[in-house]
Amino acid sequence: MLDHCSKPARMTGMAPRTRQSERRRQVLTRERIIETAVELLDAEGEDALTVRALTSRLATGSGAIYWHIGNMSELLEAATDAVVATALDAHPAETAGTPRDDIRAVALGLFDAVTAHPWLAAQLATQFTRNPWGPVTLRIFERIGRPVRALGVPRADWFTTASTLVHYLLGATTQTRQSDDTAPASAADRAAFLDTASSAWQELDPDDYPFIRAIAEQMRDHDDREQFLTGIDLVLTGITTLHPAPAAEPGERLPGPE
Amino acid sequence: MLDHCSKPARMTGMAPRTRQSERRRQVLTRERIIETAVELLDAEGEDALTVRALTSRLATGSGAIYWHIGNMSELLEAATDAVVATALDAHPAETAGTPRDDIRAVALGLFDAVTAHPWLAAQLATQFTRNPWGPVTLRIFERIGRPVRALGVPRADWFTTASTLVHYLLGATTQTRQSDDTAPASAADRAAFLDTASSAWQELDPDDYPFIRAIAEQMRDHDDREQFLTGIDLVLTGITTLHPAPAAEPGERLPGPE
DNA sequence: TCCATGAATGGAACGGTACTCCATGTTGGA
DNA sequence: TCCAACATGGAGTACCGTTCCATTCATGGA
Repeated sequence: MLDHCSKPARMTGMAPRTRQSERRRQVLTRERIIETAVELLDAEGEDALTVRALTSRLATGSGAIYWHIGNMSELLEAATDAVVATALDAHPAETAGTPRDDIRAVALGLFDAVTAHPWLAAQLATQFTRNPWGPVTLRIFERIGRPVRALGVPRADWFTTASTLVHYLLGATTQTRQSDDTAPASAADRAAFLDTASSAWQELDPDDYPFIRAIAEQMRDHDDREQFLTGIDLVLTGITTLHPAPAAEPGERLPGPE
Repeated sequence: MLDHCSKPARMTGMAPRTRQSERRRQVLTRERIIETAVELLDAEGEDALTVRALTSRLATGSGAIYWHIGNMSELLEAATDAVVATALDAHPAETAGTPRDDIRAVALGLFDAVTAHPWLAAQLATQFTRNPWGPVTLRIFERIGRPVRALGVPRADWFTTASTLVHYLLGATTQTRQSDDTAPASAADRAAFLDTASSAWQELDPDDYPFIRAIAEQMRDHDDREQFLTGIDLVLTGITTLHPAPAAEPGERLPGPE
């Protein structure tokens, strides 16, 4: 069975466009569709991304869209990947900081992207479960893996250690609360939401939910971003405790690049 | 605005059924609908859960269904909650083990549930992002919180510490790979999948993905469940390092219950 | 005993979705 | 100049969640 694209849809990520320059102003490209999809998602939320909305914005028909993108899931994956790539590139590769700083930078980049694009959290979660080793995961994994290596983790533990970090990262970013699918979530909204939730928690059954009741107060005035970083530090502490920094390993190269 | 149920749909979780015994054999109840939904999801996958499929299995009409459940999302949330509740109850509350063992038990309970119900991973992820403090999250949080407390973590850090664990937990369980939406994912399938992925990784661009290429081999023969536990241990190590077990704190009660 | 009431039901109909199919337009190379 | 392949726009299909409503049925009051 050939599971390669039997349809002329472009291979994901590759641009087969040899050199046919522009055959016309305003050609419909895969890139332009993805770009429009992101705009639509940002402006009007997840439910607004429909084929009809795209045809309208791009002044074309559904056939033209499908000639470029295969199906809706693929478009969503591409949009997610594009936004994640931008977020990760915001903090370049190795910016002279310590590995810890580097990991924190990646984490905050993702966190801020989720905040800036309310639809991203749900999409990250979906991509991650539906296609655990798709381009999005791979990108994040690679970006997290390098500082993990630089941290001095022994080679045999690279995969497991990086996985743990990525799992925490995605778990934490995908829970980051957006007041609504469209709307930048004002501080007031957030405070009101936390207040309501906290109060509701304090009225839970003490037998069923003693712990939740006990932390209701802490939850009311916690800061998502701060807590996110604390979690990262906790995981990093676990890593450096299990794998103390090698002062100078005899057989192994130093933790620098390569 | 009254956002209470203006429709006669039952309050979530509550059973208002006073004592009208059975008015007929085979009444249609919210519970029976949820149960059927889980069966449908288990047997035929996520896409098979449609109102029409439900009406067919339950030999009824869509109106009857909607009289009980409000809408499709609510049904999915209820189904998820039901399965998670069962999974968490499998390993009872405090079974005399150490807090670490208790946390591991909860984690494995979730892990196994995701394996047994291929649709669960995606639903957990969705519930978690769409409704971060819904019943599902609350349940897991409570169940994780108690051993965290027993671990000797200072009260001020309960919320943050439990959050970190839950975030890792959900990140890890939601990535757990299912070969397909329906099918228990045989060991052979899994091996083949890992093999394919590992090979694909080794052919990535060395400039773009050096780390991924370096761990491709480890990924080929890793064990999801084992790695999952290793991650838990890593986080637990972070917790106990940051909060060393209190031999005997003066002002604070001992870490036992309450 | 009978009936009026309202909870509960089954199904037709509505508006929307992703996606397919195809007749047509456009373009670069021979 | 012509043609084959690329590219397009829109009509049509099948299915979805949800609403609406006429009908059934158990039950409490007369």
